[in-house]
Amino acid sequence: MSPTRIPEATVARLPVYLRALNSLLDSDIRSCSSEELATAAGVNSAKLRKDLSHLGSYGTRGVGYDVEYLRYQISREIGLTQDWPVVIVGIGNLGHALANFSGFSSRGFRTVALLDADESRHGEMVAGCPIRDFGELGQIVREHGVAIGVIATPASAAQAVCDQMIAAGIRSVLNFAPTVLSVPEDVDVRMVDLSSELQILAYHEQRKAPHVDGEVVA
Amino acid sequence: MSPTRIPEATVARLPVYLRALNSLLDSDIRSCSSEELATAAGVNSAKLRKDLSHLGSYGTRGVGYDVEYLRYQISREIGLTQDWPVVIVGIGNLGHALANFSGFSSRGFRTVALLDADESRHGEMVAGCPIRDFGELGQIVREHGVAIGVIATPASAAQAVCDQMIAAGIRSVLNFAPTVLSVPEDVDVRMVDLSSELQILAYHEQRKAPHVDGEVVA
DNA sequence: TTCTGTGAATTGTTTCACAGCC
DNA sequence: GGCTGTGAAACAATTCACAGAA
Repeated sequence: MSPTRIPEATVARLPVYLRALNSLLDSDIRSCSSEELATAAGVNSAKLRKDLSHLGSYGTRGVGYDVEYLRYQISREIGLTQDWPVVIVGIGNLGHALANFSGFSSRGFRTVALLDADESRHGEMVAGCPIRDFGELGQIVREHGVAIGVIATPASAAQAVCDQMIAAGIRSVLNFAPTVLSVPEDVDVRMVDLSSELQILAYHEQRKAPHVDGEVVA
Repeated sequence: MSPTRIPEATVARLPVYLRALNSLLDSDIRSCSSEELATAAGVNSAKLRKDLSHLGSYGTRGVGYDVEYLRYQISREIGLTQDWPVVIVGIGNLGHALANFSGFSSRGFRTVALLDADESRHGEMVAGCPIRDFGELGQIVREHGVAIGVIATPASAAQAVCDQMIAAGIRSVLNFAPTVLSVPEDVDVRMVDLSSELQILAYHEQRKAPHVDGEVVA
């Protein structure tokens, strides 16, 4: 049923299901079981069914799910059936990669501006969008109704950029800078920490095979 | 105490604590309470103390933690006191950004090779490392004892790259391509999904403020 | 007294197993 | 018969609240 609040763990997996459904559609598969979709999404089928049950009852017992229909329902639930204008601040290699990344300019998202403090790069075109001055942030946010800001600056600039975003009215921030941002309660920050992920892998790798130079793991 | 297995949620936060400790050291702060460190890391102090209690008893009651000492203990626990040679495959904008990213070439990690299938880019220097042919993967892995591979290719190439990595002996993979990888049980894959993060933000943003064009949220 | 370390209580998530519908 | 949707059970993570060390 829709009225209930969807668990956070489920919300985090909805984008994965959406991608799996898209790839099934690419293969002209119009219908699938929870088992098939779960495999495509890399989870087990019980979890998938429980997750979907939080959105509503969109499958058919004994049959499975209609791929197109389920995709629409999940899209709607996430909010991708509406338009989300996004600004990216910090157009180094990472900002460049993000601007070109398909997930950032499709399916509900639209990059409306690329901002950088470095004057020498202003006017340069990246992914069909000119780099503009960071000072234009407020005006751009008002003009396009931007609700989501992406920070791809060095860590040293991130808090100041974030403060400006909030002053401009942005309340959802995706932070790629390796630093904790402090924000008011009503602002939502998600942090993508590239080096944390490497470190987590290293931790597990270390447990798997006791390494030559390290202590012996019990 | 160390012998017990550390909870996954705790492992995922250790890198955050490590960064917080580094930034305290940068400010010449040599000692801190759980409250201060928790604030710097963006968590609450009860969680921080519980997390640290899984590693051992490295604080002093009534006083707090020695920043340098705790940093060393966490580093050791994660495995950053040993050397982790890394290969990055796919040197587009994202691979470029990763190669230049400080977290990828410091604190235990060392990028030993950048590989790309595009011949025209071979020999090009990125972050002080030449781009080499993907076919050299096996040899490089053997030569340097690479245990961690990073995939920054388009989704269409990711599974093939992953298969080659596994054939070469890599058992920990960090995947930036937006696709699920299928791997044997003993291989550890972590997926960093840039567009999922945006979608999760959109979901919450949608709940915050019922938008003009969408359905009314109850 | 101050602040850590930790059992106990709470809250959240995953898995199980099967009732109910196609 | 086959497969979804879901209570109930098992497991994991977080928060509480305080005993105990410095």
